[in-house]
Amino acid sequence: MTAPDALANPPAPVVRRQGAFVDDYLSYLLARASHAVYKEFDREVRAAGLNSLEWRVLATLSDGDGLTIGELAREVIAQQPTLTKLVLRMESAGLLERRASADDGRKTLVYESRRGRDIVGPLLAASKRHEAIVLASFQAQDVKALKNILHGLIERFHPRHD
Amino acid sequence: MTAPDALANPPAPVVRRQGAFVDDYLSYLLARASHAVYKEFDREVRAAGLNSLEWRVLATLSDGDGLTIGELAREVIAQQPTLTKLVLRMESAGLLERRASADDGRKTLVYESRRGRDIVGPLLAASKRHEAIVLASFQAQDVKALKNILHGLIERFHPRHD
DNA sequence: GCAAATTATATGAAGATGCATAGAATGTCA
DNA sequence: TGACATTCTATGCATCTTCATATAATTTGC
Repeated sequence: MTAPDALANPPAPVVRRQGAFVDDYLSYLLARASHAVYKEFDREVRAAGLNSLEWRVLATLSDGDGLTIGELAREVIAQQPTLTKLVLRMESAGLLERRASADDGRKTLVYESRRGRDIVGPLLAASKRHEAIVLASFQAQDVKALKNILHGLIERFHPRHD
Repeated sequence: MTAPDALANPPAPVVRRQGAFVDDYLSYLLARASHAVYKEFDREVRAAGLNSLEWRVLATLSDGDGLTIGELAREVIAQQPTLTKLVLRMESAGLLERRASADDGRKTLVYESRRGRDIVGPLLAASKRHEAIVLASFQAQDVKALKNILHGLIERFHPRHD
């Protein structure tokens, strides 16, 4: 197996990144796509004085508040102690309200505040515009298919009661 | 506008979570799906003594090493100072090697180490099995379509030279 | 109705991350 | 070549996150 010319001089072209594991691995692709889609919009979030987790918290509350700390943690994909502390900070900043649950003394329920709503409102509108732009170059049916599969994945592997 | 019965006793049914923003917002869906898919596998990563970022680093290097800190940071979706520090810690732990670039004195190139390969090898195999299981309940063509769109999103909005 | 088990949140200490910027090497252009 | 701009990594400090566990409330089973 004496090497033909092709093998004779390997100037270390560093070929890498070809059909690589990382390029086909699903959870990685999803993470990269999520980041790709979010990255631009993040500038608006920062401009509004929020970080990405705070944005997710306020956006989630805007869909209906009164969630417990634990529910909110699952919704925004964060750990419970992280959320406990974030919610305390956000309460101090007037971005939301914490109230003890009447039914269950262990629970802390989280509600929108006036200030939180005022901040998240424009961002929600902007995020819809941004998503529309991002998706504009794809076929509507593809987008629908994409979202369907994503819902399927989430439903199967990460139902709300994680 | 005297309230009819329906408005008379509102026992706060807390309807929430319906056709909500968060359930249809793309970058959110992608993040949740990514987490859903990864969550189970994370147990194996932890059992191997790694956290998720370390796993991404080693998996990325396994596709071809000699990346700069900056390239690696983009690949694993982390910031440069985070990667600088993580790589230093991982080097101390013998999980990878750092070498100065001969061409460009500013660059630090990152390489696999024996120990890193030994640890990531079984994880790569396990991750492929895990992905196969996750995707088993979907049509092959849907999976292909999914990955195509994801690639499209990444390519358009987050090319390698971010 | 009480003890034990379970669930939900909070907290302390340790470690990791992010931001701004410093430091060092390279590139550019007159 | 020399000054200036740019690129790449490292670092200090403040902040945030994580892990393990404490605390408190509720539920379960007898």
